[in-house]
Order: sequence, then structure tokens, then C-alpha cells
Amino acid sequence: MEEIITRFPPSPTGYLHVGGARTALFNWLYARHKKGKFILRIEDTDVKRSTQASVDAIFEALEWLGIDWDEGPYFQSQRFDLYREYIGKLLENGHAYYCDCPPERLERMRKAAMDVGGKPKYDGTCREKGLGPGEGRVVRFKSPLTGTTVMPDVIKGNIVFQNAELDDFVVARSDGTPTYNFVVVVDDVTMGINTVIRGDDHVNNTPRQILLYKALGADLPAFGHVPMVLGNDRTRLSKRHGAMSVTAYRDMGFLPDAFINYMVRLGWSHGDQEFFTRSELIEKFDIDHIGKSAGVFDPEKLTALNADHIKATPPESLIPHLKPFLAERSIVDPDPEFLKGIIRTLNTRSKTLIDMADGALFYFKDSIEYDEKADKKFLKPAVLPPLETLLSELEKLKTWDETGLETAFKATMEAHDLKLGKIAQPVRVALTGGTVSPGIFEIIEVLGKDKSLDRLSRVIGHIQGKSEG
RNA sequence: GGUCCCAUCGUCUAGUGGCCUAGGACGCCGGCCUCUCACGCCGGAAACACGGGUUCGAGUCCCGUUGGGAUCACCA
Repeated sequence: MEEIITRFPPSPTGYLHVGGARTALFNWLYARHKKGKFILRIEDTDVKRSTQASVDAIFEALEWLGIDWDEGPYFQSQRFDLYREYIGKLLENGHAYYCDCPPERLERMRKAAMDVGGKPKYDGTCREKGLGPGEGRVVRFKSPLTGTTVMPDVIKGNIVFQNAELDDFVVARSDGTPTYNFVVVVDDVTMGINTVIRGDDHVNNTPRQILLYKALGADLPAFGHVPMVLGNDRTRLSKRHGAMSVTAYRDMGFLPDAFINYMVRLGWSHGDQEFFTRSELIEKFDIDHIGKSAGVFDPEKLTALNADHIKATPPESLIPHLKPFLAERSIVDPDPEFLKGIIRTLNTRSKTLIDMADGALFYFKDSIEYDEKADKKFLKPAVLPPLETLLSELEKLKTWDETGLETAFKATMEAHDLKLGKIAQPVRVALTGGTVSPGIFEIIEVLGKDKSLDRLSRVIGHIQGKSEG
């Protein structure tokens, strides 16, 4: 079987957005699944709009997603000689011609056509003029006037276009630079791309490209047009729907594996399975089960999936992802073992890495500030005796583990005839400053003897200070 | 407006003519568990857009209607 070669061709006119990430993912996954090749190509023929900052942003996003490429990145801006050569071929074999129609006239024509409900097409004024190259002249593709062009699409099935609907589009601008539809074809042909998975918004371009393939005498790749990603108002996802850039999701505390799991699952399915690891995705991804209808991007489901991935990821593997968020909170170089223990207490209650970083904060505090409400409600003089008992029970403890802690608590509970609930909440406030936290035994164990005892004796002092004041 | 595409719970989807009194997931509601919050577990409400065909039988095939989306550049 022929080796599958796919590509991802972003244009560097901004960051990598959600929709782009998904098509990149589909192409990458398909290549990996088929043990083929995945090529990265930067489409920067529009010199005015392309920036190096965008190129960097795209690399950064791809890297975070864990999408790597086997060839490239190619830059179209460095391939102009090649495009010139192919335009020459088209001119030579009569598939293209020079045109000197002034753009203003064409624009007027288009508007007029639209107004009467017609199709804004080039009228072919220069089609048979036999013009040569010259200042201000563009090169147009000589499109067939009759017949049909069919696009075989592995997702949508065959789509038939009337050639009469197509016009003689520009392949080279008046400044000599080639246009999109043309360079894509030249690149895909010369790079040996045989599978083109891209957004739905390209279907109407495809017949023109197919015509170009034919004019160049090249074989057609397999096309697969994936439906769009929509915002919650069912229109194409855009900035007003919230974050668009992929790296924004990284900064919001999502795990890359969760993000790709969500992105792929939006539009593709494998029976009832919702959770996929990266390698499962590579193993199971296929084009057959890509859906035909557009899907709404749902941040809540992404979040739920992120929580699942956080739970499923071993604590030590989470560390590198969590560290930047801790650093933002002034926690640098935390002890890995300490951090591992912390993560273990937090991974079932964190939906994002931000949640987790926030939840980890109290572990690192030198002194605990008590939440005002919690202080008032739980740190009352009445809890002093049990707290004192607990403190001494803990001090005596030989083994600082969950069973040891339990016996210390049990002894305290019995001595004062209290239920765990009565004593756990004040202790929680003492250790964390608040009323919401991981299990009390887990915290004490991870925090360690010194810090726990210190925080407990501090709270005792705090309560005593109250009754005196 | 022309052309093209799409149509199962609020959302993502399973479903490829009988296995569907339509399954799963997110969200929502209720309960259990419980040291708080979560996790987990159990249960619930919630969909085949509409109308015609084809067929013994249609969510599944065909046509139409309606609705939604995409696209119509010397942008990609």
C-alpha cells in the first residue's frame, strides 16, 4: 500500500486557533495511524499579512499539543521560483493567459452581478486576446466553460460542480506572486501529498484546484473536508465566543492530552468511548468515523475531560505541567516528593491545573491566615481542649502515616466524646486556613509532622488570644 | 442572492433497514458514600426538524419543505 502523506498548512497571520488545531490534529493522527508522513508547510505567500511572530506562535502551539512533523517546515515564500516555473507551464500548454483588466472594473462588475442575484464571475474579456506579460497584468487560469468537475470526498462523498459556475481565477498577481489556489496545488503535487484533510470552508475551492491538478497532469489526492467548529450560537467559532488561540487553553490549565482528546472527539467518534490517551487516539483514529455535521465547541465538556485526564495522569507526570502555574504563585523549585504527595491529594478535586495550583497553595505557606468566616465558625474556645489533646497525641506518634494519624484522632475523639466531624473542621481551618480541602488525614500526612504540629499549636494560641481579648 | 454542505436529548455523539419501548458522555435534578469540598456509585428529566414516498418493516434509503452553516478576492 502507498504511504500516506498528509500536511498541515497554516498561514502565519495570527495564532493557531482551535479550528486549525483540529485539522492539524486530524492530519497528524491519520499519518501516525497509517505510519505515514506528516508535513508542515507555512503558507506565507501573502507577504503583507504574514509575520514571524505568528510563525513562532504556531510552532509554540504545535509543540504544546505534541504534534511533530516529519518534513518541513516549508515556507512558500522560499518557493517562488518553483511557482514561477509552474505558471510558465500553464501558460505554455494554454491553460492560462495574461489579463490586463483593471481591478476597479472587475469590482464594479461583481457588485452589479450580486445586485441582480447573479454569480460574480470574471467575464473572460482577455481570455482570447493572447496578451503577453506586461506591467499590471495578472495570469488567469483558463477554466472549462462547460461540463462538470466532481470532487471525491472521503467524508462527504462525491460532490459535483458545474464548470459553468467557475470562472477564470487569478493564479499570479500583477506583481508576479502566485495566489493560494495555485500554490496549494503545486506544493501538494511536488511534496507528494496524497491525503488532504482540511476544513469544510475549502470545499468551494476544491473544484478549481482539481482543474489545476488536471492541467498539470497530476494525480488527485484523497480529499476529506471536515465540518467546522461552531460557537455556542452555532456560527463559526470566532473571537467573540471566547478564547480562540490554542495556547490560551494551555494557560487556562488544560492538559494537552485532554485538549486533543476533546478536539478529536468533536467530530469523530469511536463507539461510545469518550476518554482517549494519545496513543489510543493514534491507534484508533480513522477517517471513516469523522462526522458530517458541524459541532459546537463546549468548554464545559473540555473541562470535564480535563478533570478525567488529570485523574488518570500519574502525579509525577503532572509535575512539569503544574510547575509553571505554581511559579506564577511564587512557588519555585518545590521538592518533587512533597509535590507528588500534594498532587495525590488534589487530583480528584481539580478540574484544571489552575484549580490544582490554587489548591496546593496552603501547603507552602509559612503562616496560615484564617478565613474570617471559618475562623468565627470553627475556631471557638470550646475546641481548645480537643485540639490540645490532638496535639499531644500527634506529638507522641512514632509513624507518620494514615493509620497512625487515625489512632491519634480516635484517641482524641474518645477522650472528649466527639465525632470526627466536630474536630476535623477546626483542624482543617488550622492547617489550611479554610473549610474546603482534601481529606484531613491526607493533608497531615503530606504536610509532615513539623508543619502540622506547628500549625496546630499556632491555632491554639490564636484561639487563646481570642478569649483573652 | 448564486453555488455547495449539513440536520438524533441543551451540547458532543452511538446508530450503516428489523438487535431502538433510540444507547453513551457533558451539563442539569434527586439519592447514597462522607471529616469539608471533591471523587465514586445509584437513579431521573431530556432527542430521531416537518411532510411525502420506497419497503412486510425507516432514526437508518429517496424526494420535497423548513432550519442552520460555508463560500462567492490580485486573502489563505
